[in-house]
Amino acid sequence: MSDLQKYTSRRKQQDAQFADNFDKGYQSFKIGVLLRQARIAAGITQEAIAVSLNTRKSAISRMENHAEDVKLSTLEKFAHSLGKRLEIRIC
Amino acid sequence: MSDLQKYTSRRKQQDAQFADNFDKGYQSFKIGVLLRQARIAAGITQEAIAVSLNTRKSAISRMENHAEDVKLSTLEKFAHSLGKRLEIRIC
DNA sequence: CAACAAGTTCACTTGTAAGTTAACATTTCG
DNA sequence: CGAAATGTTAACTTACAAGTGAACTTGTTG
Repeated sequence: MSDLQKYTSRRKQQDAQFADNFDKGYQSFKIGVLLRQARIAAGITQEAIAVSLNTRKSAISRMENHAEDVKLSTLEKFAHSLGKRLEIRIC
Repeated sequence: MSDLQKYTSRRKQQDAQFADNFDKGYQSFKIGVLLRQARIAAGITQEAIAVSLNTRKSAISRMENHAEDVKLSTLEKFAHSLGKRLEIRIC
């Protein structure tokens, strides 16, 4: 079981809203998880990402947990700071 | 030659900034073209998209031409109003 | 368990995407 | 051509994402 899986299953137990959103696949939820997933996969702390995004760990935490919406530029910066690319398609 | 290709080649001639951005592949530029491309492919006017996004054609035009940044929710609404999905990946 | 690292939440400010209107430009077609 | 449809731009307002600092919780480990 991956770190992210541990995290999500635990959080599902503690947070009914989270569980519901998770299962319904809402994007506002998904984007936070996507970011956390990418960060954890890269083995980087929120603090470290925050520095390379020129912001604070609190902002990263908010993005991963609460963010209702995100700007494209933020996603891009996030991806780049992990040495990855952001891919967007309408399909 | 597609409608979009006609559009971009003409606009490249008239607008050096546009040409430069196009060739360098800047995202702020690309996102507008992506949207226009998707809209034109669907054979829909800016006016029509505007209605289904609950906004005005001027906002659509701005997004396709000038927008420096876009919110994820806007991209999603745009895609949905064309009956498509928005796909996002960090890779 | 104490100390430190990592993550979360809150309250507030700042910057800017998006909404809106109106005037103008461009394209299309009878 | 001239009228209608489509698209563009500017100027202004509104809504909210993102920046910030502080207090807090949780996790790790010596």
